[in-house]
Amino acid sequence: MGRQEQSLNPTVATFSCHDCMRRSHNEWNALTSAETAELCQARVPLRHGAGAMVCHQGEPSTGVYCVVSGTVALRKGDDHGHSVLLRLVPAGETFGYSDCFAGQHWSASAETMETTELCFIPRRVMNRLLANNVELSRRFQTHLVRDYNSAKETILQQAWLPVRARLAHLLMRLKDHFGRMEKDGTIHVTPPLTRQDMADLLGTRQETIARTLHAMAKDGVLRVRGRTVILTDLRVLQGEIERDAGAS
Amino acid sequence: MGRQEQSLNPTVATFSCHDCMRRSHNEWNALTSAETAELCQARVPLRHGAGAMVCHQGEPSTGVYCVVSGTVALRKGDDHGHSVLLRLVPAGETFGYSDCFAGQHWSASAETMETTELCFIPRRVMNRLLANNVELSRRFQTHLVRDYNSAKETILQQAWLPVRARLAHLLMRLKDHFGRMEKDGTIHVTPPLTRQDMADLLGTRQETIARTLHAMAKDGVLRVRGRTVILTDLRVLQGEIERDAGAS
DNA sequence: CGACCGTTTGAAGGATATCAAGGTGAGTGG
DNA sequence: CCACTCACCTTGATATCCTTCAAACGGTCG
Repeated sequence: MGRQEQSLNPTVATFSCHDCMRRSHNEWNALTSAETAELCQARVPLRHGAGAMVCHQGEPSTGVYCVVSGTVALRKGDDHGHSVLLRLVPAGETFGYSDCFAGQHWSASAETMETTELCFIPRRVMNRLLANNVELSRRFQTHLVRDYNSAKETILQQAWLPVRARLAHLLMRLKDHFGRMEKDGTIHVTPPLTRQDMADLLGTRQETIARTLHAMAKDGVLRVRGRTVILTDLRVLQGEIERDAGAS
Repeated sequence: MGRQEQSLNPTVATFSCHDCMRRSHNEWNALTSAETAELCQARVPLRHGAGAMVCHQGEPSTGVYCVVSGTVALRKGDDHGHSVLLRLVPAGETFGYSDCFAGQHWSASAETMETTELCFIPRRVMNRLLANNVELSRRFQTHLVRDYNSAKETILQQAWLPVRARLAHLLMRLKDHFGRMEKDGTIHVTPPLTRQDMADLLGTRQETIARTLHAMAKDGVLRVRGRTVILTDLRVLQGEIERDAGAS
């Protein structure tokens, strides 16, 4: 369903939670040193190639995952082979807490978009840490609310914005994680996404993504070079978002 | 933006939390008798006419609301006058906890769809109750996860289902709260929704709702009588949802 | 009655999907 | 080293769903 389903067994990797550079920027830095040790001891470090399934929608949720490096996509499907990408999980972020909290099954599948290292934290450990550390609990709850609000925003956009504006919006977000400022001031955005992936993110088709991208290029909004999108002027891109907004 | 903006000041109503029939079926029955007394003393009971604004998107969230009778709709808008109905809140349900948890502004507006009684519970009280009652906290968290999953489901449906199937889906849910089984076995569904409201729920236009509804009537899926939709056979309606599913 | 809100219906146009074909580039095996 | 394959990308032609604009209808409440 994703790309060339690289179903290699994951390699067990070795990296420590104490040293994890990501930790200082995410929920886990609410942990005390002792708690970090407990986490480090209980978590299962993993390494996947690109296009690997980390967990499957519908199967019982047994814990959360923390992305150490690489990118994971959360994909939700229906009974008929259709699916959408709900969001990308960049390095440093944790996913799966909502399904873990509710103690239910995975509401989406997780697949790696590139070579990815991540840690699995079993529910039992998660619950113990949450029970003993109110701050950790509060942070994950906040993150959950943010995810929810973001989903609501998506619903609003899908209802009112045409593909072109949604794509502009997507590029605006992608540049933060996958953009690199060049010497000439342009921003080269190279996300690990196929046209199909972008289509799945925006609720449209791959052909439409290709067409829209090239239409925007013809209008001077950006340049396309293979999987890389070159942004020359963010204000012009922002204008694409505003443009389609004739009040009703 | 809703209906004829009935901006009457809300009347302060008088009903007790102890006697509230709704309480036994929602989160609040996790409270002890003493806690219920505290809630009852601190909450602000309100009564609104139809089409009244309970709270406004963007303004600071100062607490949660519990719907005692009637129906509330949560509407999210953008800067350009567009808006969608995210969900309906039927009697017995509480809303606003996600914004309250995060301590932020209202991510959506709430408007009454009919004459509605509700209670306002200030954040301060909410926080105290949550801090002292883990079960209450757990229940609201579960509810939040359910709302989030429901939003994700909506995104999937908007991406893949045509209006007709989404409408069938909506009717399927509406019948649970607003349907009445008649002697002849048919189900009369009369939700407090205009065509525009339904359109806002499905991310489409009112004309499309009217047309689709009548098209379904012509196909014998249902009957339309003003604002009432008469369902004769739920399996046929279910079939409408399945129909549009040619796997990709 | 007459104004108003909501609903219905028609006609036309547009955005996007669908179907189909060809192109490109990287990896693979002869 | 080249041909082959496979995934991904592009592009064109056409179809369709839905929107938009416009007009008329119906109930309801002053």
